Amino acid sequence: MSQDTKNPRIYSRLQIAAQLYRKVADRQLVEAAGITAPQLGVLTRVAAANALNQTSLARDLRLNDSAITAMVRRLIGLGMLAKTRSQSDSRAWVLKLTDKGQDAIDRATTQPIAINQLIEAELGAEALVTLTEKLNRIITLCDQEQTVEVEG
Amino acid sequence: MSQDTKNPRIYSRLQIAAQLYRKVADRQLVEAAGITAPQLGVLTRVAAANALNQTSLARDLRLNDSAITAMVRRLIGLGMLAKTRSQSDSRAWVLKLTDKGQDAIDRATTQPIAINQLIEAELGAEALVTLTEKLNRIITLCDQEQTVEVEG
DNA sequence: GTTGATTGTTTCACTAGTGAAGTATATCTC
DNA sequence: GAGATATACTTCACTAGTGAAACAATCAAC
Repeated sequence: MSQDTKNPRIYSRLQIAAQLYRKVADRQLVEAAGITAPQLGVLTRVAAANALNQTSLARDLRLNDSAITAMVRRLIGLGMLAKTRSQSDSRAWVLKLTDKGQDAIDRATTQPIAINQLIEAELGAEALVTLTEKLNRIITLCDQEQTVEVEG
Repeated sequence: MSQDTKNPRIYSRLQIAAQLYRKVADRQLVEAAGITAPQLGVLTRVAAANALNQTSLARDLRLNDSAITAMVRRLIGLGMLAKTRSQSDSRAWVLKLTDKGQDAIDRATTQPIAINQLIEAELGAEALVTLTEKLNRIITLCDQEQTVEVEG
């Protein structure tokens, strides 16, 4: 009963909200900075670290190594990112922002992204905090469920 | 400031939670019923309606027409779904479950999907309701933002 | 009853993710 | 220091979504 009604709803609400939010954010970000939201995520992470390799980036963003390979390829294609072999470990790459990449971050942070502001304003600070907490709880539970499966 | 810290966090938390939840749910559903979570969404919608075409399905699931085309093709390939030309409108297809498709739904609803139960139990009924409300608010805001853009 | 707009579907090129398998370099251990 | 193991990354085949452009059938209007 609860299987049929309550829970699929929360799953699908989550998927729909995430998908829609990303769609709108993407559109506004592409307009403002010429990059998508996931791409901005990569660029800001690279900007924050001093000499990041792809594996650490993957861990930070909770993505697959192969997702990073593809993501980095696209960003290099856009001229936003550059990679050079690490001197300490010749398997690894060191990722660096290009000027164009830095520029994209600047534009994305300078110009307000309307949908972010709208959601922040409409939900309010408290609701945002409790929402984030619940999302984190879901993330933790999924992590547990994954490690249980692997061990079992 | 809030642009830099609070809001990207809620966006990315939402994306990570949705992605992870789907990953875990997919794995458990494939195990239990041989289909993924989005596929189950399609099948249950088809099961609930009496004579569904793809455009209505797309609207119901808030997806693109082309996403449905691909989804239906995959489900037909799996032998879960069948489509026949509508008699009233020869552009449209009428989607129907196969026995195998019905079976997949049965297995998915009979066997409890662990991650759904876990999240439901751990968050509690109240939290689930408020979470759903907030997700709905985000969905509404994104919808507004989209129609504003189209009109402006 | 043709003409024009709308609707249902498909195709194409794209982003973004997963997982498994492979390659090359590092690192540990003996 | 040679061999086994671990690590960094890539490739491949896949799911799942977007948006734009095309096509055919339907519907409205005149």
